[in-house]
Amino acid sequence: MRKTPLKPADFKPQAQIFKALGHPGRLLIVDELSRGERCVCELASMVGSEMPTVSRHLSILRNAGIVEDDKRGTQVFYRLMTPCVMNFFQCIKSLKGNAHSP
Amino acid sequence: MRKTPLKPADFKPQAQIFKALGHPGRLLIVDELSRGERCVCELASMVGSEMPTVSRHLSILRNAGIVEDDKRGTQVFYRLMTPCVMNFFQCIKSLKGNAHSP
DNA sequence: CAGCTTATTCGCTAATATGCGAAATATGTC
DNA sequence: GACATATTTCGCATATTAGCGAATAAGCTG
Repeated sequence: MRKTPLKPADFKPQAQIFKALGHPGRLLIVDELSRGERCVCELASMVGSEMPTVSRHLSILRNAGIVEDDKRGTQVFYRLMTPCVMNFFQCIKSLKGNAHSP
Repeated sequence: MRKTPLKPADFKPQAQIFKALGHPGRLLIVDELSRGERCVCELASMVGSEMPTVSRHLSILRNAGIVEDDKRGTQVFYRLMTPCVMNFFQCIKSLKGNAHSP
C-alpha cells in the first residue's frame, strides 16, 4: 500500500549500511565479531592496519548501527549487533563466482 | 576447518557486492527489479538521473553478479539475479532506526 | 604526578566514486 | 543509405573515501 513512488533518497539509510559493509577490512572485522566481542587492538592486528585506521572503520560500522562499543578500562570492546548480516554472507556465496572485475 | 587466518583480501569479492549495493539509486533499481525485469529507460526515469548514469549503475550491479541483462531489439532489459538480496532488506529494517549520520 | 597503554580525532595526500554531456554503438524504420 | 531510438563508452569536474602519522584524550600503575 504505497502511495507515492519511491525515490533514491528513500534508500539512503539502507545504502549507508551496505556502504559500511562494502570494504574488505570492515567485512573481516564483522566476520571476526560474529565469533565474539573483540577490542580495537585485537582487530587492528588482524586487519593489518594502523589503529587509527581501524578505529575509523569501527566508527563507520557503529554509525551504521552494525556494531556497538563497550568501554572497559583502557580498552574498548566491539560486538556485532546484527547476526542477520552473517546470513547475507551465505546469500552472497551463491553469486560470488559470478563477480567480475570492474 | 580453516588453516590460515583470514586476511582482508579474502573478503574482496563480498565487499564488491556490498559496495555495489551501497548507493541509494542502485538500491532503488534493485528494489524495482525485484518486481520484474525493466529496461534501462524505465529505470532511468524512475531514478531521475540521465541514462548514461543509470547505465553505469547497472554495469556496476552486473559486474557484482547482482543483475543480468538481456538485449531485445534496441532495448536492454535487466533482471535481479539474487532474490536473497531482498531478504537482507528485512534484516536492515531492524536496525535502520539506529543508523546515525556520519 | 610521571609514564605507559589504549583508543580516538585531526590534517593531509592519494585513490576511488559519482554524474553529466558528448561521442560512439547497435538496432530498427522508411 | 539516411534517420530515429536505446544504450553504452569516454572525458572531465567534483565529491567522497582510505590510510597514515601526529596530536589528543582517557585510564591504569607505580
